[in-house]
Amino acid sequence: MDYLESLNEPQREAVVYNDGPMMIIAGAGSGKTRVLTYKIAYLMEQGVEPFNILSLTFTNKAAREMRERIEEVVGSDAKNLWMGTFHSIFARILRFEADKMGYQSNFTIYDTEDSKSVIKGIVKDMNLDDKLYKPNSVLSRISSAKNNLISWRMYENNNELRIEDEASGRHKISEIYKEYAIRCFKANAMDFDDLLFNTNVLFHKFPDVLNKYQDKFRYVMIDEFQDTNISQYVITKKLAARFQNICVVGDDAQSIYAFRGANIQNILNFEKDYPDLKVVKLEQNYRSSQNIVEAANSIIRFNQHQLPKNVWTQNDAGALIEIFKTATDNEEAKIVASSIFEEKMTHGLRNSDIAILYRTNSQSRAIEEALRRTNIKYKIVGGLSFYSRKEIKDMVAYLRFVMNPADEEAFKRIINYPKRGIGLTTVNKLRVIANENNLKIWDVVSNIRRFISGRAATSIEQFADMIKAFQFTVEQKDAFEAASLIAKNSGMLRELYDDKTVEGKVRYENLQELLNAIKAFSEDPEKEDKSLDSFLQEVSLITSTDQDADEDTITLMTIHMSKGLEFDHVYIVGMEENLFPSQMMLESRADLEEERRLFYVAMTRAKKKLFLSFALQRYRFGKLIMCEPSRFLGEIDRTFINARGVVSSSFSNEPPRVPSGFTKVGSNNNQPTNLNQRRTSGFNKKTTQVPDNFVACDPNDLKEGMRVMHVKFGEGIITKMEIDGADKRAKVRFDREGEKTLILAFAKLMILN
DNA sequence: TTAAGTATTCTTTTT
DNA sequence: GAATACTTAA
Repeated sequence: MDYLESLNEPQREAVVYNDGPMMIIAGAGSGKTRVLTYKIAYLMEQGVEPFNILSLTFTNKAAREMRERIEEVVGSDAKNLWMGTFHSIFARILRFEADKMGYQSNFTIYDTEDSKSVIKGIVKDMNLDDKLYKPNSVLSRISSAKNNLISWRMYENNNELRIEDEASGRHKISEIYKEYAIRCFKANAMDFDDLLFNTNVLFHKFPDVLNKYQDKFRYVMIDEFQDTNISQYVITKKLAARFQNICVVGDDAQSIYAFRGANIQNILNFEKDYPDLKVVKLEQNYRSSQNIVEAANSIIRFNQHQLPKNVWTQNDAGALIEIFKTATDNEEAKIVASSIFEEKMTHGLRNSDIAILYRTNSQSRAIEEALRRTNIKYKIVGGLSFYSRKEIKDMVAYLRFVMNPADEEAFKRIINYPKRGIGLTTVNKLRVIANENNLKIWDVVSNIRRFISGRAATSIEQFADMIKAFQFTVEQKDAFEAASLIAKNSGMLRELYDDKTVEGKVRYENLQELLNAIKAFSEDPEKEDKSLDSFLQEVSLITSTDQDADEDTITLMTIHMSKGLEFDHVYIVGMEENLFPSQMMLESRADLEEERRLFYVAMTRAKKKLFLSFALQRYRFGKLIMCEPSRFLGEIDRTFINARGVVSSSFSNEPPRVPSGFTKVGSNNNQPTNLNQRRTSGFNKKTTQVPDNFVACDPNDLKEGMRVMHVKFGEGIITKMEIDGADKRAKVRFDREGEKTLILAFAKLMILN
C-alpha cells in the first residue's frame, strides 16, 4: 500500500475514508483520477469483493482506463468490478430484467438519429406543421422530460409544461411524447434517456429488484458528478440507500453539460441530501503552471454560483498566455499552424503534446487545411465517428433488424437499400396495413401474400425470405460468419464493391473493417458473451471518444471532448463574441456561466503554455461576418497575459497592422520555410499518416512472406495468400494491428523490400 | 420508382 | 458550404 505515501493529505483522506457518504470536490488537475483509482484499489485490498463495487463514469474510455490502472495495483480481480458509463451499466441491468418491463432482452438502443426519425414520422402522421415541430426541439423537450423523470402520462397532466408548450405554440408536444413512447416500446427499442428512465421505473415498480441491487452494490462511486442529471442521481441514490456508501467526485466549476440535462444542483445540494456527509477538497493543482492556474481562477470568479475553493499550485510560474488577433478565420488557422511549428522547433515538443480546442466542430475545417499545408500531422477527436458513417449504420441496421424485427428504424434503412424496387409508396402502404390490422410491420412483410399481390409483393417476399434466412444463419453460425454472410447476401457488399469512386472504395474498406471488428469481438477471450446480439449492444453505446489510433499527432477537438485530458500546449481558437460564448447561450445568466465554465475547462487543459486567438472576420453559413473579441478575453487578469501579444487595453476592432494579420509582436516573423511550400495532394483528407511515396502495388506481385505496408494498418508480413471465388485475399500480420484478411482488389498494399 | 436538380436549413456542445 | 428536403422529369 505504498501508494498512500505518494498522495497528499486530502488525497489520502479521500482514499481511506470509506464509511458513509462522501463528496470529493476535485479542482482541475488535482489528481482526481488517481484518487478514485486508489480508492477502489484500497477497498479491494481491505477485502471488499470487486463485484460489490459500482463505479460510474461518463465515457467508456474513462472506465476502461481506470480499470486498467486499478488492475496494475490489485491484479486481474479488477475485471470483476462493475465499472462503466451510466448508460452501459444500466443497459446491462435492463437487459437482465427486461421481461419485467415488458421488453425483450434483445431490445435495440435507438441513437439520436433514430429518435429524430421516429419523431419526424409522428409529426407527419399527425399532420402537424414540421416547421413548428422540428425533430430536434421536440426530442430535446422529450429528453429533458425523461431526464427529470416525467413520464408521458405525467407530462399530459402537468400544467406548467402545458403552459410552456402553449406559449411556444407547440401544444401537441405531449401527444407526440405519448406516441413516441408507444412506438419505441412497440419496436422493442429504448433511446438513450430510456436507459436511465426505465431503470428508475424498474426500481420503483419492483422493490425486490431494487433490493437485489442494493445488496449487491455495497459501494457506489460516481465520477464527474457535476454532469449527472436528475434521473441518474435518483438511480444512484436509490442504489446506495442501504449501505449509504456513496462517493461522488466532481468539480462544479467544470459542469458543462446542462444542455443535455445535467443538473448542477446535484452537486450544490448534495450536502442537504446527506447531512452527515464527509467532504474533502482537492485543491492543489499538479497539472498547470502558476500563470495558467491563476488566469483560470481569475475568469471563473465572474461566476456567481460555485462551491468555495481555492485551486493553487506549487509549479513554476511558467510562460504567459499569448493572444493572437487575426484578420480572418483562415489567417487564424495559418497563424496557429505556424506557431505550432515554431514552438515545436524551439521546445522540442512532440505533436501529441499539443491540442487545438474550439467551441464548434465546424471550426475545424480551416485549421485542418492550415495544418495540412504546414505538414503537421493531426487527428480529430469526435466529430463523425466510425460507427456513425452511413455504410456502417446501414450494415448495423441489417444486423439490428435480423436480431429484432420490431425495430422499425432499422427496417426503414434497409428495406430499399440496396435498391430492390420497394419505394416510399409501398412502405407507406405496408404501414397502413400494419396499423389497420394492429400488427407490426414485420408481421405484414413476412406474410405479404395475405395482404397484397403484384410486383411489389414479389420484391417484399424476397426481402422477407432473405431476412428469415439471416435469422436462421445467426442461430447456426458465430457472429463473424453470420455478419459476413449478411453483408454479402444483402447485396450491400456488392453495392459498395461496384462503386468505383474513391469514396466508394473507402466505404467498402470501412465495411470490411466493421466485419473485422466483429471478428475481433467474437474472438476476444475477455468477453463472456460473444454473440452478435452482445456486439450490437456494445456498438450502440460506443462514442467517438472511444477509439484510439495512437500516433504522434496533434489533437483537434471541441472543448467538450477535451474534458479530463491534458496537453503541454493548448490553443483555444475562435475567442469571439457569439461564437464563444455562443450566441445561443447569451440569453440567461445561467447559460453564460456555463459558457464560462467551458472556458475554464479549456484553459485548465494546458500544462505549460496557453494560446488564445480570435479573428475579426469569419465565414459562417458560407457568409463572411464581422466578429468582436470574446468578453472572456477581457476577464482574464492582465498580469497573466503576454503584453507582446495583443497589447492595447481593449481588444479593439481595428484592423490588424500587418495585412497577413499576424500580430504577434516581438517574435521574429521568420515563417517556417516549408510553410506553403507545397500542398499535400488533396485526396484522402483523413489519412494524414500515409507517407508521401506510398504507391499501391499490383496485387499479382504479392507473395507469401513479403513485407508490405497498408494505408491504415501500417507495416506487416503476408502470412497467407488465398483465393475465394473471384476474390484474391491476403492474410497479413500487421505489426501494430494484428492479423487481418484483406481483399486485394481493394486493399492498397505497398511492397517494402 | 428513381435520378437529377433546386431550395432550404443549419451549427453548440454528446451519453 | 454542406447536408437534407423537396420538386420535377424520365
